[in-house]
Amino acid sequence: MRHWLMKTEPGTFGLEDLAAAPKRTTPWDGVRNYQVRNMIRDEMKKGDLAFLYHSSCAVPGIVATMTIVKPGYPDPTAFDRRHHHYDPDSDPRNPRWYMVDVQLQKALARTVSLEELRAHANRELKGMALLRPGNRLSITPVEAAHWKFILALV
DNA sequence: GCCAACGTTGGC
DNA sequence: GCCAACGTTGGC
Repeated sequence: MRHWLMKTEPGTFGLEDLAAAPKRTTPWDGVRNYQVRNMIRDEMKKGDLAFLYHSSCAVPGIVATMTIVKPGYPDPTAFDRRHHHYDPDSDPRNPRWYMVDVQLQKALARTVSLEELRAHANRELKGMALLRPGNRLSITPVEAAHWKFILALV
């Protein structure tokens, strides 16, 4: 089983929205980056766990854990002409973009802020992809030891 | 295949 | 709103 970190802007879709969704589950659509697409399509498995991370907000950080409940499958929003994430070059017979379904597992008792994570960047969280300079990937892998350490902070 | 221009991300 | 860091695009 692997661990991941998935970014979202709470102003668009955040923890509150996921908590209110049917079965506390949502398709993670709209990924339009090839590196992230490859992780979704090839590496994320049912039963994997992921941190829910809020970005572009007052206190960016980890707010919850989620379970991957459905592994990679084609993202239908790429084929929807009226959709914000429509991609005219994605052929339904050979889909370019993929998504997974995630289910809220547990909201953390508090936000583990980016600032707090950074405070451990040179020790316990050394090498964490999220903390690498210039990282902009919306989904990154998390080492098991890092996962465990972060949960123990709360 | 190079690389400049452009778009996006996301912290601040 | 600024801007650094990247990814993508497209002319050549």
